[in-house]
Amino acid sequence: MKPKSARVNIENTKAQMRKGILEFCILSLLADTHAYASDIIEQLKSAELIVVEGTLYPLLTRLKNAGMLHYHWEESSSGPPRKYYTLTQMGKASLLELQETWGALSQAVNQITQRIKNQHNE
Amino acid sequence: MKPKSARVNIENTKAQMRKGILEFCILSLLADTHAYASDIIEQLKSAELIVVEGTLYPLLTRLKNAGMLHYHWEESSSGPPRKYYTLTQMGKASLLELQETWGALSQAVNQITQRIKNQHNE
DNA sequence: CATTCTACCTTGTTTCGCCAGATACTTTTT
DNA sequence: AAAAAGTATCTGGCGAAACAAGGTAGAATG
Repeated sequence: MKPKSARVNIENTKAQMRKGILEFCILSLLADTHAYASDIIEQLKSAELIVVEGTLYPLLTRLKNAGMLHYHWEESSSGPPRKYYTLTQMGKASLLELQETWGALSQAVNQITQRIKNQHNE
Repeated sequence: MKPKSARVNIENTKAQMRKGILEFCILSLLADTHAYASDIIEQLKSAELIVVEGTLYPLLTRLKNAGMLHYHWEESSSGPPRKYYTLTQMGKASLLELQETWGALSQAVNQITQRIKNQHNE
């Protein structure tokens, strides 16, 4: 007898909006550098895009299994060794496609949103 | 014994990217007009944002149950009656929040993407 | 040696978009 | 009038992603 409906709040929508976008962001971050998980979280956070570990680790593994990324271990001077990820050739190709996909999507959204203002001026 | 991994293709990513964004688009379309399902699909399609009925109807119902939309039946001169949706007061408030959310998200993605170019120039 | 910190990983839940149907009513055709 | 086609609505099941809330293992610190 739980309230199954009305599950539309802003926080949830924010989480939904980033689905599939994180993948694009991570490939972008790794485009010409290598980084490990905490690096990536830090960089995303500095762009106001908060991500938690439980999200990032499965995503990195997924991208690695898909052949987009590969990693190598690197010793740290202050702690356990780290998995540093870089793009594969396939990863670079996918990044190009995702850039087009994101461009088309954001253009579509902006077109729909701006239609409101146009209608206001009629 | 199926290949459970490597399930990262562009088509799937496109579907993921639009999660939560469709909600924003539909509220935007209804900001100052009323429309029924086929209207909405048509307008989204003209912005290159293809949506199928199986996606839209549950979404409209969800938004209605959340108090964002309400509808009224209207007779059609050529076919069955139609459910015309409009924004409620809560829907208008949510639209404002989603506009900020979308703005922040797209700005974050652009910042991350453009960081690549900046690093190239260092 | 015990504690804290760092870095990695996993399980279960929720939500969404999509596919593939079904239902119901209206209009048109035969 | 009966059958066919068209319009508009809705539903069940599936796959994928983000998150919460854990856990493991080793290094640094006291």
